[in-house]
Amino acid sequence: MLHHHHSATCQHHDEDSARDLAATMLDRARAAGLRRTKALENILSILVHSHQPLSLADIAESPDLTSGADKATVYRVLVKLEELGFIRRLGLHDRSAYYTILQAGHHDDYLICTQCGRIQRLDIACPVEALEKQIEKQSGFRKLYHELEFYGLCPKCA
Amino acid sequence: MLHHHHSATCQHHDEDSARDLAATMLDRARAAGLRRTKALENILSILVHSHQPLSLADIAESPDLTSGADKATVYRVLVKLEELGFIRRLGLHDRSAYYTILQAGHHDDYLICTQCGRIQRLDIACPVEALEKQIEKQSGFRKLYHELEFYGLCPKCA
DNA sequence: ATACATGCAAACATTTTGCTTTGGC
DNA sequence: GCCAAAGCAAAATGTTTGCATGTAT
Repeated sequence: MLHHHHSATCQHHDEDSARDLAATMLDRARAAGLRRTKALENILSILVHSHQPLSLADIAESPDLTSGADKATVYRVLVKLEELGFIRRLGLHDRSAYYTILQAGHHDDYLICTQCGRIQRLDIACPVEALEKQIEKQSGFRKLYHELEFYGLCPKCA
Repeated sequence: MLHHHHSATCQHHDEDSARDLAATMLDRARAAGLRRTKALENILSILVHSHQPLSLADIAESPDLTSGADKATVYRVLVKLEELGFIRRLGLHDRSAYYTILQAGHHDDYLICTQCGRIQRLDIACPVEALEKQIEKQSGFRKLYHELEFYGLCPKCA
């Protein structure tokens, strides 16, 4: 139920499909009017490959940001990607915002240590989907989505 | 299922029980070593009476903060109350942190407009409790709790 | 050639801390 | 009187914007 790292072979498949996804999103981004820049490529790749939400700083300081793009640039790219609905911004307890790639029909929930801030992706069947539909109907809100995080003391910190 | 404002009579009961709760918490705070100051009294009362999470600014600028306590003071009181487990800090999408009173056996989820930031409390049976126990067991994390928010465009903004 | 993207630096918003004074016990 | 709490102001943190320059199209 918790997320485990995959075997070598499986990681290989992951890597392939991640590369594909990054390429697809780059195409979609271009179709939406963005230019094909090194920063955009890097940022998409970083987000697609990450197994957890990343902050602006995480991305701006990632060794995979090979273009060495400035924080402001990363910020502006993230804003655009969010506007296009390619990524989602999460509000965790940290002062900074976190971002994840958005894939149709896919949704992740997280387990976060209140002490050290460690973020762990949960491999669970999210029990909220049905409820979400119901709330959408009854509230009059549109384009509903949800954010579910579990907080607690991780084994190391406890 | 969404939260509706109560009738006048019912509000009266709410008011009574809120007052009781605030008094109880003040006692507990004193027992925990805090001094009985006007700021502490005000802040507890404000939080207990609020039907939604409040930011530091919300509290510091509330007319019910009759002592006119400084922001730094409010901040330090909130930190203490959180340490004591009387309140919980929420990370919403806003840049600021939000606080809610914590009551044993009680838990609220929220519906938030991505456009105007309006926060609405949901009157739902949260479907996550069972899952939480399960995750606690399997992850080795302690003192687990969760935060569930629904985001979307509210009727006014849509 | 044009408009979008970038880098750098400055402006912002919010939280957090230091230090002196006030006030609860 | 003692130590926690408050006030004020400054530091810290993270986000956002302005503007001159570079670059994808």
